[in-house]
Amino acid sequence: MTMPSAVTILTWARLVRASAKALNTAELALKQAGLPPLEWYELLAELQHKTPIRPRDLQGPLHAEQYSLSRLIARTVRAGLVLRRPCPGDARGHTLELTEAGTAMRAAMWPVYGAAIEQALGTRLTEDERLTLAGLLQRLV
Amino acid sequence: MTMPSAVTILTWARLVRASAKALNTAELALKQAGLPPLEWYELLAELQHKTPIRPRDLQGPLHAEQYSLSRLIARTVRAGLVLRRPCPGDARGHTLELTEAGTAMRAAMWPVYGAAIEQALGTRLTEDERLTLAGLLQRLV
DNA sequence: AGATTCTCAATGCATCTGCATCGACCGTTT
DNA sequence: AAACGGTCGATGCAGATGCATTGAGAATCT
Repeated sequence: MTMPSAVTILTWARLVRASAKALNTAELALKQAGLPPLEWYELLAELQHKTPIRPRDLQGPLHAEQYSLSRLIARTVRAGLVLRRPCPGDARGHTLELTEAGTAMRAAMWPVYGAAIEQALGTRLTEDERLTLAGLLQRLV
Repeated sequence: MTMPSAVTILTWARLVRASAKALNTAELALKQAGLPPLEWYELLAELQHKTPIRPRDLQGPLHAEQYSLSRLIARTVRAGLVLRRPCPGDARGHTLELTEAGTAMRAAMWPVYGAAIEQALGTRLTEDERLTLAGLLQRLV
């Protein structure tokens, strides 16, 4: 395996830095607004438009490990945002859905999250540049 | 604050995904080679070319919190890779330097880390594209 | 000098994470 | 039906993290 060029290393460093900074901005904004962390939002959002859904079907979309997801769900259930129901036809599992409070929480989080995204990306690049960036990034996945 | 456009949101998602995948690849490669995690490499590398150095002067370059860095250093010291010495002229602090084993560990990690970088970026984009990407990412920092 | 304020680095505590494993249940095979 | 391997989701444990605070020492002020 040939070792990376200087440009490749520079790009690597910037990729790591940029995404860390972007994520940090968003997490901080949520925290300062007294709201739960980003991963809660992703879960609530997923539950919102595919509902009811089983935990194992969330692993892919949320890119989360099984145990990680299990505990994330437990936290949101404890917070009253998510409801666990027995799963019809499979007594091992259960299905998840949002509570009223869960829907409200997602709604409350979006303005803060969205503003952070806008601040991180929207105000720093033109629409064309974002399109170019998105195209290049996709090639990395 | 205006909410992000669809392209902005897409770009955000891809940025987060791409960097998570890239970092994951590297961490996994190191783990599978029986080597310490990425952050150890960053510390060892920093120590290699600015030495001796004090912990607080590493916070910036490593983008680490004070307590986080303090514990990272403690781990590498325990592993015999880093040496703490009393700091001349400031009895509160100490200076850090690499041990022989530390230098060797950095050397052992680079091929694995470098290969992961090359695999994540080098084989997926042309040099021109990497340059474009690096340019766009810099604007986010 | 003495008092006050600031900086450096470590740490107690609660929470979170990764790994391995568990118990429960499903589906298939014989 | 009994046995077996596979899947679902939770959890014990060890280690890592974030937050707030500490103790020691430096710097500044009066």
